[in-house]
This record gives sequence, C-alpha cells and structure tokens, in this order.
Amino acid sequence: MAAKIRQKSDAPDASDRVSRIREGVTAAILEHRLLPGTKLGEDEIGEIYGASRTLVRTALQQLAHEGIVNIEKNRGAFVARPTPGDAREVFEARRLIEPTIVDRACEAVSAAWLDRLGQHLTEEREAELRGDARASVRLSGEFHKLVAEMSGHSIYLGFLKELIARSSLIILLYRRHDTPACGTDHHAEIVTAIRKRDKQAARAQMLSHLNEIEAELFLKDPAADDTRLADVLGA
Amino acid sequence: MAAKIRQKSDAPDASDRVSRIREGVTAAILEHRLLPGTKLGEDEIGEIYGASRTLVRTALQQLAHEGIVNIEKNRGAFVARPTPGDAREVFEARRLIEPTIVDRACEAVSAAWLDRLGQHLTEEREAELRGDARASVRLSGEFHKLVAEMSGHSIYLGFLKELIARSSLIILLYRRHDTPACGTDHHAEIVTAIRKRDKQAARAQMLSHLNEIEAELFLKDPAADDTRLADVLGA
DNA sequence: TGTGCTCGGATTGTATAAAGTTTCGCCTGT
DNA sequence: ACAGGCGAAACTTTATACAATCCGAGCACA
Repeated sequence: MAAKIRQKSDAPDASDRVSRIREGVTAAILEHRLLPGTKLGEDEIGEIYGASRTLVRTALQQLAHEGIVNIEKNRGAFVARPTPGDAREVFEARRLIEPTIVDRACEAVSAAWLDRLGQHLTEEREAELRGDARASVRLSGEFHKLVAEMSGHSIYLGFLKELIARSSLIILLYRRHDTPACGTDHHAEIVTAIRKRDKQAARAQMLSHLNEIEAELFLKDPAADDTRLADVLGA
Repeated sequence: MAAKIRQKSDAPDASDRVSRIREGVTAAILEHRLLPGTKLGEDEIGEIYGASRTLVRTALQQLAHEGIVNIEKNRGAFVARPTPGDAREVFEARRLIEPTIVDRACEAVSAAWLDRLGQHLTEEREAELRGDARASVRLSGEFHKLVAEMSGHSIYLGFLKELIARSSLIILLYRRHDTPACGTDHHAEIVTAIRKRDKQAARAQMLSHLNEIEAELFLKDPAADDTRLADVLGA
C-alpha cells in the first residue's frame, strides 16, 4: 500500500466538489455561456452539481474574490459586469505584469514547454478554423495562463488568472468587432520569441498584443450616472 | 427619511461580522501576535467573536485566498508559513508593482493626500519612539497600502494588500537583525519625492527601500527537505 | 387611472445538527 | 521495554432547519 503523500491543500485541480463547481462556473463565464448580470442562484447551481448550498456558497465566494462574480447582500450572486474603468485597470495591470512573465518564460524554455506551447497553438488554430467561438475564447485566455505557468512564479500566475478571467468578461462586454478575442498569430509570434529566448522581442510582442486587444474595445465613459436616463430615453 | 443609497457590497469596512473577524485575525497576524503555524480553530475564534463557525469559516476562507492562512483538508486553518521561495516571489512582485504605484501616486498628489501621508509618518515615528514594535510593524505595512490607495488603482491595491500581508509574515520569519521592519526614513524620503511629483525619484526610492528590506532577510534555501531534520537535530 | 401600501412567495443569511476524518492515548503482544 | 494497533475524543466537513430580507402582485384609495 503506497504511503499517502501529503498533497498541497491548494492543489489547482483538487478533485473536491467545491473545485468542480468553481471550475464549471468559471468555464461557463470564460466561454461566454454565462453573460454579465446573470443571476447565479444557490439552489439552481446546487441542483446542477448535486451539491448542497453550503458548497455552492463556498465556490461563489471564491469566484467573488477573483472578481468575476459579484455578491450583493441579501440578493445573491451575479456574473460581474466590469465597468469601463475596471477594464482600463485590468489592461494596465496586464501591461505591467505580462511582459515580465514572458521575460521569465524565456529563461524557463525547454523542449517540454515548447511542446506544450506548440500543441496549444495547434488547438487554437483548430478551434478558429471550425468556427468554435467558445473554445477560441477559452483557449485564448489559456495561452496567457500557460505562459504564466511557464514563468514558474506562482504569485504572478495567481494574479494573471484573475486578470484573464476579468478580461474575458470585458471583451464580451466592450468588443467592437467580431474579431477573434486574441489573434492566434500574435500568440505564435510570442512563442517564436520565447523559443529564441529573445526577451526583448517577447516583451515587445506581448505588449503590442495587449495593446491591440484593448484597442479593439470601446470603453465608453458613463460621464454621469444621472444623465444616462435622459440620454438613453431621449431618442 | 433619507433614501437608502445602495452601498457597494464589498465596502472595505462593511460592518458585517465576517469582516470584523477577518480584520481582527489579519491585524493579529500583521502585528505578529499570531505566529506562523498557529492553529486557528473554528470554535476558538467563534467564541472570541461571538459568532458561529459558519461565519468564522467564511472569514478563514477569505484569508486563505489572501495567502496568509493555509487551510489543510480535514485538519483546519493555520497561519501561513511562507517558504524562502515564496518570499523571493513576493518581493519580486513588489519590486514590479510598487514603483508603478508610486508613479501613479505622484499624479494623484493633493493637499488632502499629503496630509494623510504626513500624519501617517508622524504615527510611525511615534510608535517607533515609544518602542511599540507591534504598531510599528502594522504601520509600516499600512504606509505602502496608503500609497496604493492614493494611486487610485483598485486592482493594484488589492494585489498589494495581499503582498503586504505576506511580507509581514516573511519578515517575521526571516529577518536577520532586529532592525525596524520598514525604516521610517525611507518612507519619509518616498513621501518627499511624491510631494515634489518627482516620479523618477519616487520609483527609485521605493525600489531601493524594497531592496533594503529584502537584503535584511536571510532566505536560506532548504536544499532538500529530507536533510533538514538531521541539520536541525544534529547539534 | 395612477400611486402607494401590504401581504405572500422566494431567496439568502445564520445557526445547529449529523457524518466523516484525523489524532492521540491506551493497551496488548512480543 | 517497546512497537504496533485499536478506540475514543476532538475537530472539520457537509447537510439541513430556521430566521431575516427582498421583490412583486394585488388591492385600496386619491
């Protein structure tokens, strides 16, 4: 009988039921199946996953901490609706953190990692070819998470996961065109730079990639909350 | 009767009982009254705050997400014990984020903010003069949080709160001398740079301040976990 | 006809009870 | 005397019951 090794309590894929709920809801939000503002009733989710409200609440609280769910007292949990201000903050943070992440990734390059990156690019291309928008959105985010994992920096990885999840909501809310969420081409260029261990190029590619994503957004400023009513209904 | 304005659900000082517990425990950890590894029993805390275990559990889960508490399955919650590797990650992240934060703070400078900063420096000096180590430690961290608030960037603020809390544990565990956690002089120099809106100087001061803190640490690498036992007990 | 109020249904917040797991002490066997 | 195993106590985990709150339909009234 194999001795039971103590596993880290916060293992990413802890197979407990709370994690299953959290990951299920997260995936639904990241794939744009759950839209901002959607009510996430405790009973409803509990029935879907065959769990009691206790576990559902735990999962929802974790998601609230990650910023993709809002919990309003006595009203329940809702898929977050980031404001344009939130969006600018998220992308500013990403522009700060991700160049550093790819920088570190260049140092961690290995055959195994290059394999995983290449495989991921293939998956992205396939999803895009068959027009699977949901998979495309999910994989776009996962590319950035993959690079963060590669950096071997668990704090950056944690921060980035949060930023990616919120970015997904932001893109859904504010994207102007129906262009793909993250150009696969950009990702390929970033991988090329990483393969060459060219930190300078990697940082530059990542930065321009992020700028391009943000440039596709239409972040209208709700100048004053009071005037909106007249604005919207005055037509 | 004043109309009830909808308050943000995650108001920092939400006067609900969960927040009181969370802030109480956080303060105890940040002031080094609770040492790393200390068991945080649910009953125990619940009795102190007159709350049921349900609420205590919620608070502990939030603290776990912030990285200052570890929850081990079926064993309970413990004050986190960051490894030297964790420590390096935390300070690397701080060196990345905090220069950007002071940069933004320089743009937000105003009489009101300068007042708050000055007042804070006074408090720090007073605590240090009367040898109140606990208050010193707490205020040192709060200075950095204050600058982050000043930056007006809620994401950076959230990230930094996490990093500060963990830094406090790290300093407790790994500090070599009994030098003050954060030199008040450094803080004063940073404030001076902010007052002059000198971004360059502010970033430089902040960076050297962080470097100095980390330099005071003794981050021994536990080369192999197995050898530690022999090391420690071999004397 | 439109406004404001009240009551009922539904949902969340909290507490408590049942179930499962770990840990530590004690005891037995060698 | 000491290693190993059994068992009870303590704790965490999960489920459920109760209390508090919110939202909306329907009604009374101006």
